[in-house]
Amino acid sequence: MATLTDVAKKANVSKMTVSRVINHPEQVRDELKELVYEAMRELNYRPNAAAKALANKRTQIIKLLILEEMDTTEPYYMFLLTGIANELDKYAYSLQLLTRNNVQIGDSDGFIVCGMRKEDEELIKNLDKPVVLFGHNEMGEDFIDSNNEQSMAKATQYAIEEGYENIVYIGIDIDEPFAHAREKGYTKVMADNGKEACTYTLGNRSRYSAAFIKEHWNEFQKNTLFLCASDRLAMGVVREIKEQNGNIPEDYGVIGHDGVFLDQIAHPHLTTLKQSITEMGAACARMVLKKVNQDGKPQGNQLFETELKRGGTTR
Amino acid sequence: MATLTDVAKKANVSKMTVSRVINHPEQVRDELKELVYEAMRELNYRPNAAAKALANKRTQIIKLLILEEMDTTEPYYMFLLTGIANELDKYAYSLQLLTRNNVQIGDSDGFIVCGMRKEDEELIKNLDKPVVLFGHNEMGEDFIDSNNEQSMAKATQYAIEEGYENIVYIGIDIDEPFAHAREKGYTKVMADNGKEACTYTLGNRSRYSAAFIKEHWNEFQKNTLFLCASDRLAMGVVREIKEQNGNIPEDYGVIGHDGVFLDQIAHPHLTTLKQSITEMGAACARMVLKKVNQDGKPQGNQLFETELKRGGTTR
DNA sequence: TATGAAACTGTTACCGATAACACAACGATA
DNA sequence: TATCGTTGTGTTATCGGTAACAGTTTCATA
Repeated sequence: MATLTDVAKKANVSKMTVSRVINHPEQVRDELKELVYEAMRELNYRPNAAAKALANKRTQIIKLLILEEMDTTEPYYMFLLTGIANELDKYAYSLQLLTRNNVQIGDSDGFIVCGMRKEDEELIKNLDKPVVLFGHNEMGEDFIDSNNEQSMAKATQYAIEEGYENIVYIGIDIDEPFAHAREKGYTKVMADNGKEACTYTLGNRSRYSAAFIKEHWNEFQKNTLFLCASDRLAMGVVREIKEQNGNIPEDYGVIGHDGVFLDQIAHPHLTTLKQSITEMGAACARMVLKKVNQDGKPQGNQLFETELKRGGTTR
Repeated sequence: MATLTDVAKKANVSKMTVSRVINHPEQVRDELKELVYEAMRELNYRPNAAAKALANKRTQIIKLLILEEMDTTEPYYMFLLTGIANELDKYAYSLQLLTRNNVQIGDSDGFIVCGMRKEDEELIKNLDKPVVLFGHNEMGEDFIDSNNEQSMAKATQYAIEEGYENIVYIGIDIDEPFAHAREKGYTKVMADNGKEACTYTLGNRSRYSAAFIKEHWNEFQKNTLFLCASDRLAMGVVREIKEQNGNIPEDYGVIGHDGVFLDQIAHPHLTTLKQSITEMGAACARMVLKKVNQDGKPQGNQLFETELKRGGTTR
C-alpha cells in the first residue's frame, strides 16, 4: 500500500503538501495539486485510516445503538445498516453495532441511535459524543425520520379517491411521536374531506389486529378500508378478513405501513407505505459525520417521504 | 482517556512493560504485572485501537461481505451481524459491511463472507486476506454452518415418532451444499426406518410451495407431514393447506427450517429447526481473528446444531 | 527600490502503540 | 572467580498521518 510519503516523493513535494491537498486543497497551488493528484492516481493511494485516526485523535468509528429487542423487530435494520455502512465507508469510517448491553465499551466519534423510546432519554443524554437519532423525538436531538403524518395523509387521500366509503384507522397503542403523527395524518385528511374518523389502537402484533377484526366483524360494512399503522397489523387484518370470507380487495381494502419485507411475505402482497430505509440510513451517516466535523453543532432534522406501493390488498 | 504512558507512569515502569503485560504477559514478572493491572484499573485504561492498528500494520477491521440480494433475503442477517459485531468488539475490532458492489474499497485484516453461491468462488479466491465463510462450501475455505444434515435427520425422526404416516420432503431447487445436506438428512432417516422417501424440490418462494400443494392436493392423504427446507416454503404449504380446508396439525403437519422471524410471522407459528445465528456469528468472528493472528493458517470448519422448536403446525 | 502582508510550502514534533535491540541482574557452570 | 546463558526491563525507532510553526516567494504599495 502506498503511503503519503510515497506520494510526496513521486510528486516532489513534502508530505505536508500532500496532506493539504487532501484536507485543505484551497491552500495549495493548482499546479502542485495536479502533480499530487497525478501521483495519487498512479500509486493508487488510499489513506491509512488508523494513522489518520491517531493523528486526529479520532477513532473513525461511529456506533450504531439499537435499543429495540431484535427478536421482535422487523428486518428493516438490515437496510438501515447497509445504508449507514456504505455511507460511512466513503469517509473511511467504520460502523460498530451495539445493543443495550454494551454501550459503554470502547470509544467512538459519534452515535446513531434507533429504536429509542421515551424511557431511553437518560441513556442518550449520557452519550458524550455527537448523536443522531433514527426516529422522531421530542428531546431536541437531531434526527432522521419518515414523514409519518404526510405518509398517512397520502394513504387516506388515496383510499378516498379509490372510493372506499368507510376508512378505519388501526393504530399502534404506544405513546410515541411516530404513532401520534401517523394518526394525525389520517384524522386530518378525514376531517378535510368531511368524513368521520374512526380510530382504534392496538398492540403491534398481527394476532391482536386479527382478534380485533374478528370481534368487530359485524360492524364493518362492505367497502371499508383498513388503514394500519404497520404492516404487522395489516397482516393480521388481512388474515382475519380472509378467515371471515370477506373479499379483498373488492369489498375490503387494507393498507399497511413500512414496506419492509412483511408486505412481501403477506399473501396477497400488502399495499403499503414504503420507507426508503437505506437512504435514510445514509442520511443518518452523513448527519453524524457532519456533526462530528462541526464539533457537535446541532443539525436539525430531516424527514423522508414514503412511497405508496400498491399490492393486492387495495383495488 | 488514559494512555499506555499514563499507566506506565502510575505503575513506575516503562511503556514497554505495560505493552508486554497486555500482549505477552508471560514475559513479565508477576510482581510488576500486578502493579500494572492495578494502574490500568485505577485509570480505567482502554487501549487506543488506532494506535495499535498503526503499530501492528493492521486495520482492526473485519469486512462482512454479503453476497445475497438483501431485499429477497430473510432477516437473519441482523442476528448474524450482532453476533459478529459483539464478538469483534471484544478485541477492539470493528465491522465493515459490504455488498457485491463495494468489495474493493479500503483495507481490512480479514473477511467473513456469507450468502455465497458457486459462481462466487472466483471472487472469494481473489480476497487477499484471511477469509471465513458463513455457510458450507466445497472449495476448501474455512467455514461455519449449521449441521444441515443432522438437522433434517432430527426433524424426520421426530415426525416419525409423532406418528405421521407419510413424510414428504420439499426441498430447495438449487445446487448448493446446504440443500443437498438437508435432503440427505431426510432420505437417510427414512431409509433407516424402512420408509419410502418422497422428495420434491422447488424454488424458495412461498407461492411456489403453495402452488405445488394446490396442484398435488389429492395425492396427499391425511396424516402427512411436509418437511420443508425453509420456513418460506413451509409458509406457502401452510397457507395452501388452510385454503384447501385441511386440518393443521391434526391431519397435516408442517415443519420448516431456519427459525428466524418467518416462523413467528406465520399463523399458526411454524414448527421449525431453529439456527442459533447469533452464536454462529460470534464463531465466525472468533475464527477470522484467530486466522488473522495465525497468519492465515486454515482453521477447518465448525458445525452448529439446530434446535427443534415446536410451533402450532405439528401435533 | 525597499517593505510588509499574503500566499505557499517545508520542518518538526507528536498522536499511542509495538518490535527489535541493548543492557542489567542473576544463577549455573567450569 | 571468570564466563555464559537466561530472564526481565528499558531505549529507540517506527507505523502513516496532521497541527503548529517557520521559512520562502510574490506582489502591491510607499
